Amino acid sequence: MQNAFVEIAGVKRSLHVQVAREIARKILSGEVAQNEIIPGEMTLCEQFKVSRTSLREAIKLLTSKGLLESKPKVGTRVTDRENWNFLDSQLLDWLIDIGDNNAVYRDFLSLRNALEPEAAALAAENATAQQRILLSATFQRMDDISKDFELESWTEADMEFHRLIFLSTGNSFYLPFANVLCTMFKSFITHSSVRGSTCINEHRAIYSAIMAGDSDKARQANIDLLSKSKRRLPGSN
Amino acid sequence: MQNAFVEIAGVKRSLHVQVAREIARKILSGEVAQNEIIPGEMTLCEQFKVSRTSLREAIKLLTSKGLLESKPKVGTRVTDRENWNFLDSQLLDWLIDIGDNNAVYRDFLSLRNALEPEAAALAAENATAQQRILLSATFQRMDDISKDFELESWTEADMEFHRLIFLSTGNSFYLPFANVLCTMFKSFITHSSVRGSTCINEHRAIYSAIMAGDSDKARQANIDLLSKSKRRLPGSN
DNA sequence: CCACTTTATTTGTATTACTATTAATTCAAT
DNA sequence: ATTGAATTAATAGTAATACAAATAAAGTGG
Repeated sequence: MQNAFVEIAGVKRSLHVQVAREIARKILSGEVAQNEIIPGEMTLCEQFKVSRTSLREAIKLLTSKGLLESKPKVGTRVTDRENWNFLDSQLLDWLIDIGDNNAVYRDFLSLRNALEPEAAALAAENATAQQRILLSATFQRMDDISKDFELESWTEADMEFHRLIFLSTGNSFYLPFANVLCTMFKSFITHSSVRGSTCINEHRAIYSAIMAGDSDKARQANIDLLSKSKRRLPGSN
Repeated sequence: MQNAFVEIAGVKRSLHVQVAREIARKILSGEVAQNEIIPGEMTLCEQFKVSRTSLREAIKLLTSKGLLESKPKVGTRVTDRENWNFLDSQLLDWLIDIGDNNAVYRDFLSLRNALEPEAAALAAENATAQQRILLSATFQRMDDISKDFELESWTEADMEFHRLIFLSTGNSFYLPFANVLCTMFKSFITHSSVRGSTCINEHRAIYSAIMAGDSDKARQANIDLLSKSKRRLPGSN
């Protein structure tokens, strides 16, 4: 019998999550091909040394992220890549763990280019009073840190700032990006892709425009920030 | 004992999916509040008349979409809305089923405005040979249908066209939108939000620009399409 | 009043048995 | 020989029960 939780990298994970992670790794890395039928449940149980209960919960997890598809008699099949939910932060975590992150960083930067200016514009129009308070506090922190720079705390505040913008759009479909953004930033930290300066003035421009409710100015300010920081972001060198 | 599959609206669903759907409905509709602890597993088993196995698989499904969070001794909690993965097509299906779709359509249109022009630009640069073939075939179909208009087949071709653009970006993070788009289009059909004309010329402009590899022109053509069709899309009136 | 221990509750895991679905096979009728 | 309905077998789906682990809360000793 297995322990309910095993500590991995300081985080306790239940068994079925560990199993799911291991299977996901094999799928995402291409070790098992798309459309391939993975071994039957009994085989996998023996392979991972877990009960069928846990294994099935693991498979349900992966199924719901679009990686697998089960049918009686035929088995469990790896789906086409186009069905994988890359905007799921857990999946993204697994993807980053594999390594080969330059492509991931590059693709994500491309997505930010499309989304953040529009998100900033929406936030300028729709941010609630409470969200404006949070944004103010966070920008204040950025401003302070920029004067006495320290990488880790800056990155944390920077992340929170952009996260809040997504949450302030008032658009449900922008919410998932907040978490994806955090996952990426945390990866930047642990993989220590050092970033040069803070672009505090560009951030201030975004902040001011949002607080003023000027969506056009917010959009443009975000475009300016992205184009200025392009050279220093991971994946662009 | 329950049947393994029950037919609902012509589709066979396993028990744990039915249970998950029912719980998801309550969460998404706000019937159970955010941060609320839902009843214990045993209670829910009795309530839904299913075994703990199935119930737990249902909960795993919802957990992986960010709706729930379980901890021993404390129970299973509904998470904050900002953790809900709105870009999961199954979750979106459930959301649409609730009704009150005008906000959903409006938010989605806003997202399309941010993403599709950039997706078209990326597709112009990165579409593979095979993807160009598929795109050609699909546009051909659109062109044919536009001359002898029939709503359902047009919507289907229109959907496939925009779906292919997302798939042709060569950017993993754009892939999930393809499925979300399809879910939305299918909802348009069943909820019969009639759309006026085909905008075939605007579509042709996008198609030609992508085939020519002209990313700037593709982006602009997509912007033109969106601004022209804005008036007629659901949620904008 | 604080730190430590115990307890009770809830989720996590394991095991086994059985059911439902469906691909593949068999076999009869045409 | 071809078709098509019935049978078989393999695999996922469901159920029931037992026990382990985690942890909030209550209790205990200093």
